[in-house]
Amino acid sequence: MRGYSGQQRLLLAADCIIFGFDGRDIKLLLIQRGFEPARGKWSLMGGFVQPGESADESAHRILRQLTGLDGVYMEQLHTFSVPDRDPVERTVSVAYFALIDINKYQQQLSDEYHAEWFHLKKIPELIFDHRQMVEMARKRLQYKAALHPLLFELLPEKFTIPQLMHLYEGIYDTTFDKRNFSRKLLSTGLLIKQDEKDKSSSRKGAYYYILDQQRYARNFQSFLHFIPNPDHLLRDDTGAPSRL
Amino acid sequence: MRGYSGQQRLLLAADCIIFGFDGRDIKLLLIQRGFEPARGKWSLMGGFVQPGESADESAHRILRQLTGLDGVYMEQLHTFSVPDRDPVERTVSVAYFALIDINKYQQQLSDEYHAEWFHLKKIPELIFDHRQMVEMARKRLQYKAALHPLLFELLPEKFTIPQLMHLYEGIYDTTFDKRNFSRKLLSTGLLIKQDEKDKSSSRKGAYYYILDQQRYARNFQSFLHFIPNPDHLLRDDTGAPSRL
DNA sequence: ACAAAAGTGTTACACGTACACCCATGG
DNA sequence: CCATGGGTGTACGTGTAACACTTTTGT
Repeated sequence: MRGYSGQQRLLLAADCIIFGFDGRDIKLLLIQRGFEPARGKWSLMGGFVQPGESADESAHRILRQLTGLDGVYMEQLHTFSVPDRDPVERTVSVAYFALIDINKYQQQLSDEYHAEWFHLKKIPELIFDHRQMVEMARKRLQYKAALHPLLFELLPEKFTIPQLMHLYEGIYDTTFDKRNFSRKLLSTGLLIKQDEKDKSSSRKGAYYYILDQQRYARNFQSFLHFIPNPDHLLRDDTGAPSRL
Repeated sequence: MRGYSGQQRLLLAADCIIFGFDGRDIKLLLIQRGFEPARGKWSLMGGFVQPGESADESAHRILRQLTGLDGVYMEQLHTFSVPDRDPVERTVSVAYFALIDINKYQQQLSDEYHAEWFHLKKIPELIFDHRQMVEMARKRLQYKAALHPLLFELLPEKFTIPQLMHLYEGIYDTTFDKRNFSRKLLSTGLLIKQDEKDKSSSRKGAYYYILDQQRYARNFQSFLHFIPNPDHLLRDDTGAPSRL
């Protein structure tokens, strides 16, 4: 048998929604599209799935092309397939979201891809349905981070509790009580206190912590309760159901 | 511009993992594949995405073809794209999971598609990577049902609390305390008690309830806690992250 | 000495869990 | 009358949320 007959073939792409945290704000890594159509417009980093490659592999390859990074946290988000989403030719996109330690991406910004970090509230106009992808990724991140210890992926090896709290506050655009936050966090047993302090943001200095990698790997799926009243903070979750 | 050059085109399919509940067990609707390759083997219901159609629309069309049903709860599960998953030709599959009221599917079973319901623990050998899809759907259903009022989709309009509890017990393969379960359930305010009783499974009879559709629609995203200690029951969740 | 951020403890309440008995009915 | 499944209430413990003061140190 040589192939299925009478069916349309189409292009498959992978697009990466790349989140980073600079110690103050959550940011998104965008590129300026280098080819037509829409050359020069802002876009997610993406590319076509190649023969011999799964979409997962494509996504990792694409992320590596832009950031030089391997072993990054990445998760399939959703597949976007409305027929005219790409005006040139029918292209279905499998979107992934990735969490990277922004410090590890000290690449030559504005190099080949003219990449830039954007504050989540200052996303420029994006091509095609990329804005919708970003929006879904943002919600998914909110959803998952409320339940699983995910956001460590955005932090450097050594980090402080106030840093982590700012990260959570950024994700949910709210503020938390530092005493309760700190207690819950430490009660997970995932953190190992260091002797060294980070003096960069206060006179007193905040203790550095590192992740207990063993427990992190084992407990990743367990439920946490960092976020008080997630009901009020979370709206849509992952793939919203459809009823056609 | 006439199309992107130098890229591989491939087939896109949608496959449906269809769950039903017969009042006792959770079941999966499978068909016997009617064309080569693997004609006659058990398979998920699926089909190719047509021109002018999104994958979501395909999935709903496919579900309608088999069951005659519209307006069914359906959610995109994951996209499967390893190059050789279909031996005939590269085909990427967007998998969906659907929850249907098994009573509404009184179609002519063993008709055109030779469809049959299978108990989740007695799934036959399936073609390609369909077993993996089913497994992921099962886990996703467990995950989501622990957090959101999802399983009502599997029940008829009128149902009893013991029925619902058996459903949850089937999903998690465990037993619950009926007093606590009932209390939590009713405290959501989602259920409206009827005067009528279901006498089919006990002498005393169990009261029928119906869903408060208004509140159901409004509260679908809110978090519930039907499941005690979800940590122990849930393992992998939705799309597991990859680190290549 | 003072400003700015880090760190820590207690209390009240809500929620979750465990648990046992009575009820209704058909046979 | 009795067996079967349905329905209900309470007590206890845990976990969560609210809340204020002390510590450190650079200027």
